[in-house]
Amino acid sequence: MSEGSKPPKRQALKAIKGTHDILPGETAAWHRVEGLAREHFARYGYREIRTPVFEETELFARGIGEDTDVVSKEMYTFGDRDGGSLTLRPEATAGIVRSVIEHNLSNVDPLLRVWAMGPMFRRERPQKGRQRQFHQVDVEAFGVTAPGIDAEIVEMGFAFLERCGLSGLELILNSVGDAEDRQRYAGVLREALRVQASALCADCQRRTETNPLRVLDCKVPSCQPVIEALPKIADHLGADARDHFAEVCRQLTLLGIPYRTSHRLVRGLDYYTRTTFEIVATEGLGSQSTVLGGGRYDGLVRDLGGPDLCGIGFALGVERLLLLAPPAGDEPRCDVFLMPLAAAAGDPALMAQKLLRNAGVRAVLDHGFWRRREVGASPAGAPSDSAASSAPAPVEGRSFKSRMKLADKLGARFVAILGDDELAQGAWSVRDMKTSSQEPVPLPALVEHVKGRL
RNA sequence: GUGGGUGUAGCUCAGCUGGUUAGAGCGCCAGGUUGUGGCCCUGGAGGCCGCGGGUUCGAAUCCCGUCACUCACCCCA
Repeated sequence: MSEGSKPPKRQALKAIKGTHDILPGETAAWHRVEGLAREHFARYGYREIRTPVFEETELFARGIGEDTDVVSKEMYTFGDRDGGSLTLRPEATAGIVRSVIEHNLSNVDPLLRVWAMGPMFRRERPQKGRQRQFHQVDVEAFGVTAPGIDAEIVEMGFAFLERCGLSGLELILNSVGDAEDRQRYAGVLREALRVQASALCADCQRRTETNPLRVLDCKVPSCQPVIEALPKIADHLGADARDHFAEVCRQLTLLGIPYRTSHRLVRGLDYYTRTTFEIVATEGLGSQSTVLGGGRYDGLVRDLGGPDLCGIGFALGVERLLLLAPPAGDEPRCDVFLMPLAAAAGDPALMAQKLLRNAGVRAVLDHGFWRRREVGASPAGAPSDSAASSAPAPVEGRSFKSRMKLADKLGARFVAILGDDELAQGAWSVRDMKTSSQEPVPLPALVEHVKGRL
């Protein structure tokens, strides 16, 4: 044995930083959320739309805003072979709006209401409730200027989270006004901030010039007194926007949805107008407390080259939702575990499996009866002299007892046994794993027997 | 991009101020007589103690570096 002959250790392959596998034991929780979304949004007349995960970079740059953090430093952008610039979507709305314009959907469907679900990509430093690939459920409604649609969307989102089993939620509302209001207020704010620049943190001093609204979001303690004393956007809204917001609030109250308003709720994407909202969890998400956020975007469709079509929507983070949702128990994977014991039982079991599946029964055939040709093929547990023997023993050649354990592990309700005795009798021994009772069932009657009992 | 924390078995973690063959629980495998799961008992497999260097007679343990993960800032779902 030469000392230096160790194989060079390779860097193990692993998922990209900030991405995660959703393992078989976890998918049940996702299915639950997805199923609830489908069902819940359908109640409100929303249909699913699916758009590509990548788009031309320009779409996001124009839609979300060049100066936003998302666009300026968080996008996964890459060159296409023909020289174009593509970007993995960092959020859903831009792509959906592009699709609406491209296919003229608002014309086809005056009540255009859609929802979507899928992965989004942002190159941020991962932490609790924040990943580089994460999933959002997204909802958009187009073409209704009335405040009622704002209330509907907010109520729909809130109710959805409740149906997912979340509690301890807080709904926060604000209005950032129409584009002109926002513009004007930003100017007012900038003036006020410049006067007090020395009292602000470095970030806020920068934001004073780049995006003064963001100062309102600052969490640095020393900035708080200044922020509290700043002029409020509520005092700078146009009459229409003010009335609109008041009506949204009135309807939510009428619907019994608890909320609070915050003049400091400023969303980070440039396209928002009038109503903005956020649902935060009071605990369980670390510092990432926002589960759902959204707002109205009355100028976006036009800005992206479409008709002057208003819109409103929200996005909710599925991973964050799952962090807050009660754990989902794992679902049983099998109704009937077919266990042929003799070689002659293999074919009947194979046929039975097919019939069961055709009848909608989840059937798993145990291959434990299969014998390899080699004599004395090393049974499970025997040490192998191969260095790389970390793979588990194959299921073939396991004991009867061990195979029963497999059936139990699968959560099988019934185990159908076919050995020499059963073959002679022409009947399965069907064990009900729940009651631990066992009875003979004639070969052709298996499907009927289990179907009647599931 | 900037800080803090943590890297030991598939998972969750012990391992005190350096001292023999590195441990537990869970999980996995096998047994507890013939063909019967869960509960219990017994046994077993499985670790370059993240990686590299240094100090030392001796390092999982101390020091430096590096990488990874994680939490937080920024920002957002």
